[in-house]
Amino acid sequence: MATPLKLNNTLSRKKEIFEPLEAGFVGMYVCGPTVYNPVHLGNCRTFTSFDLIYRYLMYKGYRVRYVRNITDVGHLTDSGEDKMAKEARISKLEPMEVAAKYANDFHDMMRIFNNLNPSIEPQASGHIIEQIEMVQQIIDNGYGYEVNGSVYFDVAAYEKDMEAKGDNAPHRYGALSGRKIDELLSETRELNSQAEKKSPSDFAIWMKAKPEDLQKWKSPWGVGFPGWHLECSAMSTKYLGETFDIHGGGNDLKFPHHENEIAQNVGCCHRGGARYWLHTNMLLMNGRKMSKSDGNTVTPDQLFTGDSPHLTKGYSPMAIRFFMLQTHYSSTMDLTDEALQAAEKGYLRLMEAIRTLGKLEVSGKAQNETVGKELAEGMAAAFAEMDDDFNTPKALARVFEIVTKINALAGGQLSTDEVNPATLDRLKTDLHALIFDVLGLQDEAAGGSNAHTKALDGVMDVLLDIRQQARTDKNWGLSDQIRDALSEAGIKVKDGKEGATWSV
RNA sequence: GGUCGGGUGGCCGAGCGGCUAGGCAGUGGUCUGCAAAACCUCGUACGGCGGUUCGAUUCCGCUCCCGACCUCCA
Repeated sequence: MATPLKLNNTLSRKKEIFEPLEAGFVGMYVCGPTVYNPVHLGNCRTFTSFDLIYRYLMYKGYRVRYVRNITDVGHLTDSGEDKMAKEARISKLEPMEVAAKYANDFHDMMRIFNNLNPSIEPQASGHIIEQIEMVQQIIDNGYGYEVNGSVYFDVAAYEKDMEAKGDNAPHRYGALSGRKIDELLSETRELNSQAEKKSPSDFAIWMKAKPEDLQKWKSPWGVGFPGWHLECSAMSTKYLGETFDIHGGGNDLKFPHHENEIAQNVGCCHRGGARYWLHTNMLLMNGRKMSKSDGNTVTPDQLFTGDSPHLTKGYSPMAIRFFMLQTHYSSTMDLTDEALQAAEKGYLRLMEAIRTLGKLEVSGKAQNETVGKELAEGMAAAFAEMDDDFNTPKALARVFEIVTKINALAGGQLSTDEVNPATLDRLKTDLHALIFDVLGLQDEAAGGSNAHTKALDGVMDVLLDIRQQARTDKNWGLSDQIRDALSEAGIKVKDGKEGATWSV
C-alpha cells in the first residue's frame, strides 16, 4: 500500500482516507435492483462501478463482504401498486416468477459485463421476519406509529431527538441528501396514504395489504408487507452489523431511499449503518436523460447488436466496460455512438499492447535502465490514481502512456537494453492485475486453448509463411491477395520488423 | 419552485490557482514494395459577464444552459 486509499464520502461531502472498522476487513452494502423489468443500462453502469470498487478493495488486500440485495417486494409505483405485483398481473405470472425471471436476467447481464458475484445477495421477501422485528424496534423506540394496520416512521419525532444531540449529529434527517427538514415538512404530496400520516414527510415502514395484494405476510399490525427502504436497513444490519464500512448506490437513491435507510437504522439500533457512503452518477445518452417515453434509450442487448436508431453498429461488452471506466463513477456519463467507437478502439489498442508485452523480451544491458524506471513509475502512478477515489480515467491515462512505451520497445523506437528483465516481469504482473483483476476487463480476442484455436494458429502460420515467401520473391500480387482475403475474413495482418502478426 | 451536481479543444473525458491528462478523430513526418499497425510531431480548449489575485479553466458573485432529486427510475 504505497498511498492510502481515499474515497469521496457523500455523507460528509469530503474526500476521506478510508479506514475500515476492523483492520483488513471491509463490509460493503450496495442497493441492488428491483426485479420487475429487464435490467436498465444505467443499472449496469452502477453495478460495474461497484464491481471495480469491490475488486480494488480485494486487490488492496482487504477481505471484503460485499452484500448486494434484490428487492422483490414493497417497492411501489406512483399509483401505489407494488411494482412486482403490477408486472405479475400484466404478464400473468406469480410475483416470485417475476422476481426469478428478472433476477436471472440481471445475473446474466452482470456476467456478460464481467461483474463478480457479491458475497451475499439477500432478497427482501426472504427477510420479512427481520423487517418485522425492525419495525417493532422502531415503534418501541418511539419513532414509529401504527394507523389502520400500517406503520409509519415519525420523522418529526426522530429529528427532534437528533437535534437534541447537537447540530453536528451526523444522522439528522436530511443530512445525507442536503434536505431541509422544514421544507420537507411543508411539502404537500399526493400520496395514497397521506391521510393516515401525521406529517407528509413520514414514510411507511409497514403497509397494510389490500385483499387483492399478492405478496403479504402476517405481522403484529395485521396482514401486510414491508415498506420500500426497510429491506436495505434490515438486511445490511443482519449481514454487516449495526455499523459497517461502505454503503453504495445510485445517486437517485440518495433521497428518499438512503435518507430513510439511515433514519431506520438509527431509529432501530441507534447507529447509522454505513460510515462511508458512495454514490454513482447517472448515465445519459446524447446528452439527455435516458427515457423510454421519448425514445432516448437503448437496452444492453441493443448495444451489443447495434439494433437501435442511436447506434451505427454493435459494441462488445468489454468495449462498453472500458467506455464506462473512462468516466469517473461519480460523474454523469454521456453515451454516444461516436464515444463508443472511440472507446472500442482504445480498448482494442490496450489489449493489443498487453499481448505485445507478453511477447516482449528485454536485455537490460544499459546501465541506467531509464525506460524501465519510467515504466515502473507509470505503473505506480496508475495505482496511486486508483487510491484516489478509484479514479479509473486517470489510471487508464497512465496505462496508455505505458502502452506507448511497450509499443515503442516492440517497434524498436525505444531500446530494450533500457529495461531489465525483472522490471519487465514486474510490469507484466502489475499491468495484468490492474487491467484484468481490478478493472475487470477481458481480452475478447485472446484465443482459448481449444482445438479450433490451435488449428487456426497453425493455419495462420502456414498462410503467413506463404505470404512471406511471396514478399521475398516480390510477388506483391499474391501477398496482397492473401492479406486482402484474410481481411475479408475478419483477420488483420500487420507487418512488423520481425515478421507479420495477425489479430481477429 | 426548492435542494444538489455539472458546463473543458471536432467527439468523449480527467484535472488544476501559474507546470503534458488520456482515448478517438485530424495535421505533418519516420518506417513499409504498397497499405495497415507502430513510433515521433502539431493543435494552445476550459458557457457568458463581472470580481478576488502578481496570475484563474481552477476561488467568489451574477447570468444562461444541462442533468439529478423533491414524484416511478441505478
